[in-house]
Amino acid sequence: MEEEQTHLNSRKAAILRAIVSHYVRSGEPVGSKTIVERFELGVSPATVRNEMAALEDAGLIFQPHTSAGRVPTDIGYRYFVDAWARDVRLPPDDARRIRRFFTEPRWELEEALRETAALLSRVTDHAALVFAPALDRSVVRHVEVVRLAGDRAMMVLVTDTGRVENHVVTIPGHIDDVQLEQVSEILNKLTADVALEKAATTISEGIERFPLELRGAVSTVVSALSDELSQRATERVFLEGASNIVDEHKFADLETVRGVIGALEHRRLVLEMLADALGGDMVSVRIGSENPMEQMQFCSVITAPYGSPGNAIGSLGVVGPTRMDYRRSIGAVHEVAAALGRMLSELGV
Amino acid sequence: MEEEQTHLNSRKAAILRAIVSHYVRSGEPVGSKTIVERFELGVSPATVRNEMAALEDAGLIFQPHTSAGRVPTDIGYRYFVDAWARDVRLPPDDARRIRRFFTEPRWELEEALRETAALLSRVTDHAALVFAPALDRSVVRHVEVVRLAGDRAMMVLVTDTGRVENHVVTIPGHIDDVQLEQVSEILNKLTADVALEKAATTISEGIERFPLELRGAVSTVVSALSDELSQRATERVFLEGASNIVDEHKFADLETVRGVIGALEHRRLVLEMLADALGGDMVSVRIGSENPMEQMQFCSVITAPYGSPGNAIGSLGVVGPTRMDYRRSIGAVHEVAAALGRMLSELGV
DNA sequence: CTTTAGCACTCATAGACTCTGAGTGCTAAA
DNA sequence: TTTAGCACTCAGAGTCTATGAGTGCTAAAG
Repeated sequence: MEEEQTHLNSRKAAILRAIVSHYVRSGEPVGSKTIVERFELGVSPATVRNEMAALEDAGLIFQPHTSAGRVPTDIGYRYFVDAWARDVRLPPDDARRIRRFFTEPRWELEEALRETAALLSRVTDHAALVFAPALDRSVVRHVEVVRLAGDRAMMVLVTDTGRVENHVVTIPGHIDDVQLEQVSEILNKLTADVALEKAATTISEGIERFPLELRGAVSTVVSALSDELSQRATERVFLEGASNIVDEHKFADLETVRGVIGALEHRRLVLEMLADALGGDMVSVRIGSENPMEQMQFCSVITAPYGSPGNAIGSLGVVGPTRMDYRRSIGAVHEVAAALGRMLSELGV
Repeated sequence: MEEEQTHLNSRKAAILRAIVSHYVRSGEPVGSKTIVERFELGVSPATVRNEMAALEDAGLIFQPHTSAGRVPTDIGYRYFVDAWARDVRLPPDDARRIRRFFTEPRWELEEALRETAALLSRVTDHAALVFAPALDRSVVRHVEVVRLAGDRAMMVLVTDTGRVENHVVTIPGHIDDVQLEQVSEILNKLTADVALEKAATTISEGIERFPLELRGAVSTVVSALSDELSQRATERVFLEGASNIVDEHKFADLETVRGVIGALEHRRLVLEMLADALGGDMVSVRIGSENPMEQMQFCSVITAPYGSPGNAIGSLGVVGPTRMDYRRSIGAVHEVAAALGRMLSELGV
């Protein structure tokens, strides 16, 4: 993951930094003259040009056409991020905004996460994603199987962290309500304070506690439960601010925009983007072609895990054009992840 | 609602129809020559021109510039829809696609609705919306109050239609688990087979059945329940295919696209679009400026209620550019609404 | 060896201009 | 009432030119 990056002498580095900074703001290729005028390097444009030629050879910048200035390549952005966008502090305004958001009390987890995504989107002006906590370590508080109609029944499970899972199961009609209540009762005794991820196996192992004629129904419930826990991941992604993708002209053509918006509609793809953030414990940045996905070649994805350090329970991030303010975006993602982690730990999640 | 529309003689009507049909397909202003060539009217271009001048005076079409053909105005589209896009049949392919979709069995309501939105979006190539059934007539099957941690508890309610409502409530810590179970038990007896919308009042009226020291907690649950039912409406909207809005060049400028995508992100606005469809029992079409919302001035919104006739339980629809294939979109919305209604009634919703 | 002034060169962009043709409205005849 | 004929309009495409931002290279200066 951590490759040794190209080494640049300090002047080349300063020039690269100037190019990235200025291009991100202006959106136009940066020429040698502009750099000398706007950034204090103490050298002439000619010197800058020589250095720029070297930077171009190194693949960090390129010229859209012969008589234009330089634009950073994905590799150039990568250098910028590695060298200057680690451990940055947010502008005080943004920091305050985030802090204020998290001082308001929030009880409903889903709502809180959705609003967190909205906040992140507003602060960064990018599309924002929040992947709900895995809650693997949460513990079963209650299980219930309720007859709906015909042979359909509803399995409901509540955890100590306030997560409610429900799934429709098919239970033969000859099992009556009294028996179902019996099932619920035994299920509750079996799984009381059992970790969510172990619930299914705990029930399977305790199957002999159920009357013979009910065991079929119980195993249906067990498989419904495992399904639920594995499949529902995609429903636990919150996306806000997708319209930011259409903003201005940060993306070259409409087809790209369409591709990105389309990709964001696919919960699985979005999940993939957020999934690997769970591994590390730092902010992760994927720039343009570093993204495995076809449609994301012109996007940068910034993600971070949240939860207690070294033990991520979820992740969040933003998606924007490669031409973005990395320092600000990284700072915001970092800050919101930390604040969300704190909030959840106070909530006991 | 049903205003008397401008009367047009049959030739004017035929010409308007030709203009709308051709413009929707080609995206380019339609001239008199094109009409004569492509549509069999039996008259010369000059005659068509005279008629077109009249149509323009009537406000049904307009010229983008002097030497261009004509383009329908919102009023022109309105005439077209009223005159020729009522009770249309879908192309057999689309109809088959929709039918096939609804033959697959689906147990999970939310998932089914989300997929219905996706289907509608694919068939029409527009953004599609589905507003989940109100389920007002569904009946309480089970209520449970489960202690989470500290003074927080979870209220869970299951209806016969498989809807699960849950809400975190604050219950003083001095009420122990046994007492909570007692509460659940009495709640269940009170609300068994009571209509969802009457559940809260039923509980309030039966408050004297609860031990004195628990009544505070019960009223907390009651207010949580009412909140839940009224507020959660916005979370019951499913949107799919928003990326279709970015398609091709059907919208004039990017700012418009951004506005529309942004509007679709606001659940409340989307809800408003779908809400008034609940009233009628027909497909409703709002063309361009007929939409009350600022951002929707260049969109058409086609909606329809679903459920048993005269008793809508939800609604669905599509959002696209005013330049859309109304017959096809209206047909698809109509067909999907009908099919979804059938499916839900089979499901007992 | 590094820096920089000078200069020729490139090429995207904008503006001016023309040409073309699609489409019109009007008039007068059928 | 219809339509042939015709003059007129004007957006868009094409061509051409001028402009200037920006370059790389060379050779002198530090």
